[in-house]
Amino acid sequence: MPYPAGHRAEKRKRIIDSARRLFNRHGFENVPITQIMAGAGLTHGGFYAYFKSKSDLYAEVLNCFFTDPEWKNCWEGVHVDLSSTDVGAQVVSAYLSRQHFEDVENSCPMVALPTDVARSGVVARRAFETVFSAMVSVLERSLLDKKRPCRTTAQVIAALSIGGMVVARTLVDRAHADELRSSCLHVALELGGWDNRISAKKRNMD
Amino acid sequence: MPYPAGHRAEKRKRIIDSARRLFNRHGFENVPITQIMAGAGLTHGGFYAYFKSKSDLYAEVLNCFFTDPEWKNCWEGVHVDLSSTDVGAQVVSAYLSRQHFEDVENSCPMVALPTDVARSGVVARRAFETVFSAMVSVLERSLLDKKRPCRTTAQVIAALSIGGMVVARTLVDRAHADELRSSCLHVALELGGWDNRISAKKRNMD
DNA sequence: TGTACATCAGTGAACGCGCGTTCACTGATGTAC
DNA sequence: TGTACATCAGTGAACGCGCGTTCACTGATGTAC
Repeated sequence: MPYPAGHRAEKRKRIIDSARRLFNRHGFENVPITQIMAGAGLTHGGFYAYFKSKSDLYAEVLNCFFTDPEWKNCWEGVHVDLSSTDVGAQVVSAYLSRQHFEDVENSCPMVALPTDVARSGVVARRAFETVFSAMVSVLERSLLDKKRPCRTTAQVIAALSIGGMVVARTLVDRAHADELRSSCLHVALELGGWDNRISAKKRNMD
Repeated sequence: MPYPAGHRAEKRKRIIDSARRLFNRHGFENVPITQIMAGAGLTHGGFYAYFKSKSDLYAEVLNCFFTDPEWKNCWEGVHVDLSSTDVGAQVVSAYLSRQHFEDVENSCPMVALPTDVARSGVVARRAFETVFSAMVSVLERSLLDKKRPCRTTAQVIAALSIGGMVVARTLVDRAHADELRSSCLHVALELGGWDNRISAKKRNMD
């Protein structure tokens, strides 16, 4: 074996990382293989030694990102402690943060690519569905407001976080985008009962 | 003038309609001009007699759809009476309806193309922003629940409606998608105070 | 330690196809007489 | 009413480019001796 073990795996990871960043920025269809490989420090010819075809790479990127235990990839520097009691509040805050808003390359693909995924094959869509479900579960377990069925509330908070970011990223007016993020965050925290203990308790009583 | 007045305008409208349907289904980049023109009953060569370039067509389609007074285009058959007192409830119900979920071709572009628009030029993004603002205004004016600043609540309901549909359309499991739509609709109506008069009154009192 | 070798990661030229765009031409239309 | 004509909507061949994919080859690496 002429090359050290792990050499191949590491290059493969580099290609996937490069693809992820480029897909997040330009969508699935608008990124040439040459560019993906260049981002990994390689030339286009080598691509097919790693992947069967370009469309194979889509699902690979999604699966890789989604199964990666380090969710911190999502929002670099915004660490979420999954064992904390108010994970929900942390997840929502990180999701709707300015950092996540600005860092398109390292964005959560659910925000950067939902319509691309919707148009893709079942494999990509299933990957998306898995993460969405995971996000809902995490939120559901940490809900403080039990006014509604927890699963319902959790689904709404997830959809609101994703939708708020998707819309905010299309707006031209930066202040408008900030206002929208802030509104979504405010109400999401309120829906989860994480806004503050007083209002949470009050709501639980009626 | 060899052709009747309005002939050109009508053909132009046909091209835009064809483009809108195809864009909604496949995104901006994945639709060849040949296909757009075929959808309008023409051949590709004639395109440039109507539009300066393909990218010119994007903004045109968005603007055309968005400025069209007949919002019923959005959800064919789902009529919203803008003069009614509970417009908000009607808009949200129509937006999150099964009909809108299924009819991708005639979908609201805010649901079918938000990430495509986010990657586009300022013209397309401004068109999106205008409609989003319009939607927020309509919702805001018909809010019954004044617990929060109305604009905040209206923004959240809009983001939730769009986000809920965007995510629902990517899910593979149909029942899961239905559940999500239902959750979003339920909470959106609740946030607006349109769920029922009793709970609306109750919430206004505290 | 040094040299020859087998392996395979990576290169870049080449192919074919599809698409955006152009343009010379066709033919349908309303008008003038 | 009928015919010649000017106008211009629409056609389809052609061009050039970019991209996905293939493949013969190069050269870097660890191993055997």
